Amino acid sequence: MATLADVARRAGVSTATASRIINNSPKPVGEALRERVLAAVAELEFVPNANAQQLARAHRTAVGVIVHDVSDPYFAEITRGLQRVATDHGRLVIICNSYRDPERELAYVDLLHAHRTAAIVLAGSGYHDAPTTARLDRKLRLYESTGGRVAVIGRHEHAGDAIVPENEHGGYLAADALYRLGHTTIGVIAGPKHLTTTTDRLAGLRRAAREHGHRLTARHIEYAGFDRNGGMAAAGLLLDRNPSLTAIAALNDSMAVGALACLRERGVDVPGRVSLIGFDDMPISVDVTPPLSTVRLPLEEIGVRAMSLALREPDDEPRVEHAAAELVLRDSTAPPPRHRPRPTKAHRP
Amino acid sequence: MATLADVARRAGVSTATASRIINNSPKPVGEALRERVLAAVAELEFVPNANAQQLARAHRTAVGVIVHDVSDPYFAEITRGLQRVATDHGRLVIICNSYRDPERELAYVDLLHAHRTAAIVLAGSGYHDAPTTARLDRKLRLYESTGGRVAVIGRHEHAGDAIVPENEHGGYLAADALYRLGHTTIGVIAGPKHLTTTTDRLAGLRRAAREHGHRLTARHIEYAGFDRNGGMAAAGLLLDRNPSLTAIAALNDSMAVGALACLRERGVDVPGRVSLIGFDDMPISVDVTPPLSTVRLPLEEIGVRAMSLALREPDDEPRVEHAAAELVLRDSTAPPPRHRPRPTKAHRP
DNA sequence: GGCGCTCGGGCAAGCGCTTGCCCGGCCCCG
DNA sequence: CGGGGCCGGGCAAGCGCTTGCCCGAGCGCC
Repeated sequence: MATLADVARRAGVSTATASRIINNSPKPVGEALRERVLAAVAELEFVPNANAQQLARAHRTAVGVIVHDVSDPYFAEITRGLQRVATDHGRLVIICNSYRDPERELAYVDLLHAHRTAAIVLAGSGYHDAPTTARLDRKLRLYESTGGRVAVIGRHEHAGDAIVPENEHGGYLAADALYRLGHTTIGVIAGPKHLTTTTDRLAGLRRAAREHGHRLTARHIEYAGFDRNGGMAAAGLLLDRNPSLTAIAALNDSMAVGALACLRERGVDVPGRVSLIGFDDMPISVDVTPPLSTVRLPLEEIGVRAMSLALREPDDEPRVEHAAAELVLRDSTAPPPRHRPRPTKAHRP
Repeated sequence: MATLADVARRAGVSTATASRIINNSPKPVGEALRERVLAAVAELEFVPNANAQQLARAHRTAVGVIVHDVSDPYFAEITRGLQRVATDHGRLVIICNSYRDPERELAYVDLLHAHRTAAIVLAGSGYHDAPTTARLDRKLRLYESTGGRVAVIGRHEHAGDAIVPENEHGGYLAADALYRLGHTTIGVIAGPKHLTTTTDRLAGLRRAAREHGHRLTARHIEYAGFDRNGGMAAAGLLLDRNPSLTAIAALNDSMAVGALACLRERGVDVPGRVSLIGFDDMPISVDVTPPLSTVRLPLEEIGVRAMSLALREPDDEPRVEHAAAELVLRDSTAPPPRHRPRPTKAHRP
C-alpha cells in the first residue's frame, strides 16, 4: 500500500510538496517537480487515504442520506435527485436504510456524525412517538452544533433545512376530486398509524369531507402497511365492511396498486363500480390498468432541492421550502354508478 | 466538538483507558473508571471520529457498492439484499450510482479504494469496451492487492468473487417458451449494444431460435435504452418493420412494460395478437395488464449472496456462484393467432 | 552593492484515535 | 519474608495526510 511518503521519496521531494502537487494546492510549485511527482504517483499507483485526508483537513466532504428504503420507488426517486446534485458538487453520498425503524435511524445519525459527513439528509415520514422524536432531535442538533448541516424531507421535527411536501393539501385534493365526481362515501387506505405522513394526508382528506358535508369515520378507514400488500389487504377489508363504497383513496400509490389487484381479483370494475385514487404518482402508476389517478409529488425535484439546501455553507440560514402537490386525473376515477349500486359481494375464494 | 482527550480529562483518566472502555477492548479495566468514563461520554455527548479510528485501526469497516442506478428496480432489489447482509454484519454501506458511465464507475472505484472500504461490490452489466474494461480490471486488482475484497454481479471481467446470473440460459428460456407456443417469427427488444448483459441474453435467444430451426436476423432485433421508454419506442419500430410478428421478447421487464404501453396504444391485443415476454421479474410485472410472462432472476438473493462472499476474510478463496434463471409464465404469452394474422397496421397518431 | 521581495521548497506540528509496551502495586506462593 | 505473576492503568509511538511557518536563493530597486 503506497503512501504519500513513498511517492515523495521516489520523486525526491518532501511529502509537503508531494501533497501540494497532488491536491494542486494554491501554493505554486515548479514544473519539473510536478512532473516527477505525478510520475511517481502513476508508477506507484498511489491512492491517497481518504480517512487521513479527512482527518488532516478542516472541511468535510461526504454527505449522508437516511431513507426508509431505497428500493421503495418513492425513496428511489428522491434519492436519485439527492445523488445527482451531490455528485455535481463532487460529493460522495452514503445511503442508509432505516427500514422505518426509529432506533436504526438514530444509530445512523450517530454513524454519519462519526464519519464527519458535511450534511445529513433525512427523508421520509416521521413518527408519532415523542420520546424517540426528542432523541432524534437532540442528536441532530448536536450534529449541527459541531458543524454539520441537516436537511429533512417530509418531517415535522427539527428546525434546520426542510422540504415539506404538501401532504395535507394533497390529501385534500384527492378527496375533493372524488366528492366532486359525485361520490358520497369513500373508503381510505391509510398507512401505518404512527407515521406523520399518514396523519397529514388523512387530515387533508378529512377537511375535504367536511367541506363537502361528509364525514370520514373509523369504518371507512383502514390502516395498513405502506406497501402493495398492505393496500391489497386493506382494500378487501374496506369493501367487506362498506358494501356501498363507490370510491377508495389510498395514501400512496403502492397501496393503490395493491388495492387495484384486489379489486381486479374480485371482479370489481374500476372505475365503473369503484373509483380509486392514489398518492405520489410513482412511475408505475401510468402502467397499471386502468392508469391510476393520483396526487403527484415532484419526488426527484424534492431530492434535488433538499440536497441543494444541505450543501450550502454551515452557517447559512436554515430554510424551509414547500413542494407542491398536484392532482393528476387518469382513468381510475369516474362518477359513481348511476343508480344505487348493488353492494359488492364479499370475497369468495 | 468533544474529543477523546476531553472525555479522558473529564473522567480523570488517560486517553488509552478511555479508548479501551469506549470500544470495550479485551483489556480489562476497573469498574469505577468505566463508569466515570461512560458518564463523561454521555455528558459531553462524545461521538468518536470515525476517520481517526479507521486511520489508527488496522481493519476496515465500511463496504462500497457501485450500481448503475439504485432507482432502477433491478438494482433496488439487489441493493436491498446487499444492504441487509451488510447491516447484519454491522457494516456501513456506501452506495454509488454510475449511471452506466464507465468513467464514473472507474472514479468510484478509486473513491472507495481511497476510503479503504473493506470490499467493493460492483453490480450491473459490464461493457464491450476493451480498454475501459482493462482499466477497471487493473484498479480492481490493485484494490485487492491492498487488502480489499471485490465481488461482481453479472460481469465478465475480474477474477474475484462473482455472482453470475444465468443470462444466456434465461434468454434461451424466454425464446424457447415462445417457440414452443407456436410462434415462428419473434421480435426482440434488446438493451444497449455495448452492454454484456444484452449480448448474453441475446445469445440465449439465438440459441433457442437455432434449436427450433429459426433465425434472429437484424430486422427482428431493435436495440434500445434499457428502460421503459426505450422499450416503448423499440416496440413501435419492430412492429412497423415486421408486420407479421406474433411475439416480442424484451431483454428486461422495464422495456417490456414500455412495449406493453406501445401495444396498448396501438390497440394490439396482448397476448391475442402479439405475445410478450420480459426478463427479471420485477415487482411491477405482476401488476400490469396482462401480467407479464418473464424470466425470473432472484435479485434480492443475488444481493445477499454477493455481499456474503464479499464480507469474508481478505484471503479467502474467491468464489463464483451462479444464480438460476427461471421461466415464469403469466398472461402475456399465448399461442399465435390461428390463421395467418393480418399485418398489424402501422401507427397512426 | 545592499536591501527587501517574491518564489519555491521543506520542517514539523498537528488531526483524533488505537495499542504495544512498560510500570507500579498487590497477591500468592514457596 | 522475598520473588514472581497478574492486574489495572498510562506513555507514547504511530496511522497518513495537510498546512502554517521558516528559510535560502534569486531578483529588482534605489
